[in-house]
Amino acid sequence: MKDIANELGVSVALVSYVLNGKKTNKINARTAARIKALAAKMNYTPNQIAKSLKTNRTNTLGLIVADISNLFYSSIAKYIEEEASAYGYQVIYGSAHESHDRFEQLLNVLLARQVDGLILAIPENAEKSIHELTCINKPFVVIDRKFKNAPKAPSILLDNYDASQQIVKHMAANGYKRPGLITINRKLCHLKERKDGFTTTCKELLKKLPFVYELHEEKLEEEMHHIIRRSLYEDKVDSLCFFTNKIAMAGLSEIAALDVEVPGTLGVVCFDEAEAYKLFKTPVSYLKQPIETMSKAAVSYLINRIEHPKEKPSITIKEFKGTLVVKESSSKRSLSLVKRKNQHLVRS
Amino acid sequence: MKDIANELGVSVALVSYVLNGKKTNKINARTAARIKALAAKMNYTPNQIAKSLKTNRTNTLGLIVADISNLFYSSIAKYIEEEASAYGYQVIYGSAHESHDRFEQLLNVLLARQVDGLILAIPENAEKSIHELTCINKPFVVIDRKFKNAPKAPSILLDNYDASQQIVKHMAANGYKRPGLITINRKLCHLKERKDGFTTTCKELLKKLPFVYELHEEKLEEEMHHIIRRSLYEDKVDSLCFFTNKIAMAGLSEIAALDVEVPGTLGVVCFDEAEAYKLFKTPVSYLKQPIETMSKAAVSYLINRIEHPKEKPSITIKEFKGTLVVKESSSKRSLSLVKRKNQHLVRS
DNA sequence: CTGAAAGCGCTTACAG
DNA sequence: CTGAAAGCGCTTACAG
Repeated sequence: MKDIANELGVSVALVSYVLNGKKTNKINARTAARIKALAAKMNYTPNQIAKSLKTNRTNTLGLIVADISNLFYSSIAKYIEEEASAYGYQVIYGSAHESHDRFEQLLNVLLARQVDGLILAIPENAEKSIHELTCINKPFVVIDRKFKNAPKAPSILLDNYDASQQIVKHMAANGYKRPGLITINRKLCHLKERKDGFTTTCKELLKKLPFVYELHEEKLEEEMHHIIRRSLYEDKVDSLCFFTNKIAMAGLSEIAALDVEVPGTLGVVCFDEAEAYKLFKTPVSYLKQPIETMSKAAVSYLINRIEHPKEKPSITIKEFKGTLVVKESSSKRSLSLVKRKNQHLVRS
Repeated sequence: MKDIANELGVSVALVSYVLNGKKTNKINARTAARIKALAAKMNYTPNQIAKSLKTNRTNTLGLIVADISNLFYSSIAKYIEEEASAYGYQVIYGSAHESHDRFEQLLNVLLARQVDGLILAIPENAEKSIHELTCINKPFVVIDRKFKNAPKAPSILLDNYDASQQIVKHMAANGYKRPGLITINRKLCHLKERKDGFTTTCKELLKKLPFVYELHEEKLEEEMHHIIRRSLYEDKVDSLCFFTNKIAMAGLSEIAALDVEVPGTLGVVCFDEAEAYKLFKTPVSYLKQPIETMSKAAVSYLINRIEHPKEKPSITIKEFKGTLVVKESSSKRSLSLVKRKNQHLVRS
C-alpha cells in the first residue's frame, strides 16, 4: 500500500479509502482509477493480518467437529464453508475426536487466532467452555449437541426424539417385532434422546422394550463383532437400528461378512447418510438429517450475532426434523421382489 | 499485556520477554514469576494477529486438496495436521474440487492470511500458480501431483507407474487375461502414469492391451452405469482396476447392484483405501499409498524451507512406492474357498 | 477532495 | 536487570 502511495504521490490513507470503496463520492474519480489500476498491476492483496489487528475482525469463523473424516461432519463443514463464504467469511476447522482435552486445545488456538465466532460440536464434559465463551462475550453456536446443564447455550440439532420415533413406527409398520438398537457409551444428551424416543415408541407400538447394545468407541470393531452375533443368535432380534454413521459402518461390515439376509432375516435402519451404503448388498434405509438447513441456520445465526452484537439473540435451542429415507433394508414386504431381481442377474 | 504491565508496574516489554522466554538469564526471577502468575490468573492468551504482524510469521500452513470429504485427502489432512502441530504449526485448508478457479481463489485467501507455506494438490491448468509462488518466494510443495511443464516444483507423490505395474503383475499371476481399467478424463500427469504403467505391463505380461474406459467426473454415476455393463457383457473383461477412490465407489456400487460374482466373474482392484470397501460383499484389494509417510515428508520439507530459507531445497520430485493389499476380490484361486465359507454361513 | 497522525497488540534493538 | 521507542500494514476520525 505504501508502494502504491509513493509511486502515485498520494497518501496511504487515500489508497486505503479507494481500495475499500469508502467515501467514493468524495474522491476524485481519476485518482481513484489510477490507484485501482496500479493496485491491480502490482497484484496487490491487502495483508489481512494488519487489517484484522486494526479492525478487530478477522472475518473468520472457527468450527470444531468431532471427526472431519466422517461424512456427516465433512458435509456440515462443506455447507458451513459455502454459506460463510457467501457472507464473506472464511472457516477454519479441526476435529476434537470427542476428546475434551483436544477440544479445549483447539478452542484456544481458534481464539488466539481471533475468530469472530465459533460453531462447535462440544464433546461430553467440555460444557465449561460454554460458560467461558459467554464470559468473554465471543459469539458461538453449538451444533449436533445440546446440554442439560447449559440450557441457554444456542444449539442447533436434529429433533432426535422424533427421529427415533419415525424409525420405530416404520419398523413396526413393516412387521418387525423384536428390534434392537446399537449406540455408543457416551453421556451425550442427543444420543440419550435418540434412545428414549426409540424405547418409548417401542413400548407404545410393540408393547415391548427394544434390545439395547451400548459399545465403547475405543474397541468398536471388536465389540461389534460379538454384539451382532449375540443379537442375532441369542436375542433373536429381527431388526437393528445403528445410532451413528460409524456404528453403522462397523455393524454392516459384520453383517456383510456373516452374509445375513437383509431385510429378510434382519431389518436395518441407520442414522445419517453414508456413501458406503451403496456398496452394501441391499440398499440401506437411513434417517437423513437436514444438514444443509442446519448448517445454514448455524452460520446465519452466528453472523447475525457477530454483526449485530446488540440485538437480542434469537434462538436458544432449535431442533430440526429428520427425514426417514426408506430403502429395501427395512422393507420386509419387498423381500420376494428383491430375490427375484437378483436371481435374474446372477451370472456364473 | 498492557494490563499485566500496569498491574505489576513494569513495562510491556518486560512482560513480553518473560512470556516468550527471552533473555531469561537476565531477568529477575521474582519479577518473572509474578508476571507469569498474573498472566495465568488473567487467562492471558497472546493475540496471534498482533504477533504475526510484527514477526511476519503466522505459524500456519495452508493446504489445498481436491476434496476433503474423500478419505484419501482427509487422511492426508489429518496426518499433515498432526505433523505440523508437532512443529508448532496450525493448518488451514480447503477443497478446490479440481476447479482451477476455485483453486486460485483459495490460494489467494490463504496468501492474504499470510500462511508461512503451502501444501497443494494443484488441479489441471493451474500450473501458473507454481510460477507465481516461486516469484513471491513463498515456500510450497505439491502433493499427489506433478507437472511436466514445471519440473522444478517440489512434489511428493506415489510412484504411480510402479503401482500400476504391481497391480497388473498381481492380476496376471491370478490368471486374469482380459483386464480393464477405469479412469477419469483429466490431463493429470499422475493419472497418465498410472495408465501407462498399466498398459505397458499388460503388453509385457499378457501380450494384450487392456480395455480402457475414461469417464467424465460430472456424470460419473451415469457413465459408470453403462461402462460396467459394456465391459462385462460386450468386452468380456475378467477384471477391472478402478483408478481412484471415487471411481471405485461408483463402480463397486454398480457391481453390487448387478450382483456380479467377485472375484469369480470379475476380479477387482482399486487405488486407495476406503472404509466403504468393508460393506462390499467381497473384501476388496487395493493399492495403498503411504499416506502418512508422504504427508510427513511434505510437512518436514516445507517447515525446513520456512525456517531455513537460505539452505538449498533438498527435493524436486519425490515418488514413494505403494503397497498392494491383496484381498479376495482379485484372487481367483481363493474362489472355491470363499464360496464354501459363505454357504456355511447363509441363514434363511 | 486529500493528508497527517494515532493506534490496533505485539516484538526487539538499543540505551541506560 | 528494565524501559522507552520504533515499527509491523493497515484503518479512520479529524483537520484542512
